[in-house]
Amino acid sequence: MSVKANSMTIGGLAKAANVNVETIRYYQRRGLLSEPKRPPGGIRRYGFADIDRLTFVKTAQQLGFSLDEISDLLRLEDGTHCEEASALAEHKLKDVREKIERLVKIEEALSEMVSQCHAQPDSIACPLIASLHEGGIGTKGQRD
Amino acid sequence: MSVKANSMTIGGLAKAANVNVETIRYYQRRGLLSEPKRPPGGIRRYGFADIDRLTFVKTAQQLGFSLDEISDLLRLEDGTHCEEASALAEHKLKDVREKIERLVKIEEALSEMVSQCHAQPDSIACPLIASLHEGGIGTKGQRD
DNA sequence: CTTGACTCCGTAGTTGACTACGGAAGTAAC
DNA sequence: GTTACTTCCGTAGTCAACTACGGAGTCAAG
Ligand SMILES: [Zn+2]
Ligand SMILES: [Zn+2]
Ligand SMILES: [Zn+2]
Ligand SMILES: [Zn+2]
Repeated sequence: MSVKANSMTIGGLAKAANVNVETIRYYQRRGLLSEPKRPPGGIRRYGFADIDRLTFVKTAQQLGFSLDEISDLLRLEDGTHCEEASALAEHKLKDVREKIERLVKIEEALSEMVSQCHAQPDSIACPLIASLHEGGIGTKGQRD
Repeated sequence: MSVKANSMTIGGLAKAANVNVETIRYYQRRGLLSEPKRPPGGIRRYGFADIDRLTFVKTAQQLGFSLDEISDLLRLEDGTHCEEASALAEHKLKDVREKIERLVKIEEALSEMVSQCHAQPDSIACPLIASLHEGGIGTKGQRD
């Protein structure tokens, strides 16, 4: 630890981690980030560990974890819960793969629609619009 | 049109279209579905056109259109605005393709993480957790 | 003609992840 | 030492797409 560790104000941390100040405070309220003690009549200071924590949260979020799930991951952070962590990640992976499948179906439907539309620019009814009345996109009740 | 056209109550329509009654009323408020006239001191009745409309909305929704965008599509429904409709759909298609790309990156990262985790079940620190501290999932500021 | 389910209607609550506001106190630049 | 930004803190607002609630009126079965 260098002499200048924990030297950032909340604003500096926000810039360093590329998030909004309010987001940091929100995470603190949610328990995703701890609040450093405030020196008597002073201001809180933050350090690299806080950037790292914010990176963790944001990365996991980009991987599709909700803040609640990220709380779970953080509780597993001690490294002794490899199995639970990997179970969580595997479940997420399954979700992501399902999402991709659904989106690929949508992509096919949309590109089909667009090309049909362009194929008959002189028809009275737009086949793109028409196809929305049929409702055959993948599974009907998609629950997770 | 058969004799029994427009014979459903809102509850029947809800069942027929597989949506919640409140959702129907919500769509009516949003202008996505019209409210049939109410016979003096009576109850509204719905017909096949309403199921079709609900199907349209739900299908478009599954294709990733927001309710606002669906309003747009509905205004183009007369069939004379093929170009606008297809522009909308093409934009959506672009969005969907971007979403897929992002998810595929996530999928790769997650499956890499999971397999690393399983590869070293006896290590002290879980590599899955560790990799969340690095933050290298695709593009940082992902805007649409 | 009385139940019990359903409809109508406006309004209010939910969820998730923020984002904004307002006023007081701390801090930095000049 | 004045000015102008920040921080702090609690509370409240935002967004999308519902979902729920409460009380009054309506309809169908028995
Ligand atoms: Zn454990
Ligand atoms: Zn067309
Ligand atoms: Zn036009
Ligand atoms: Zn592991």
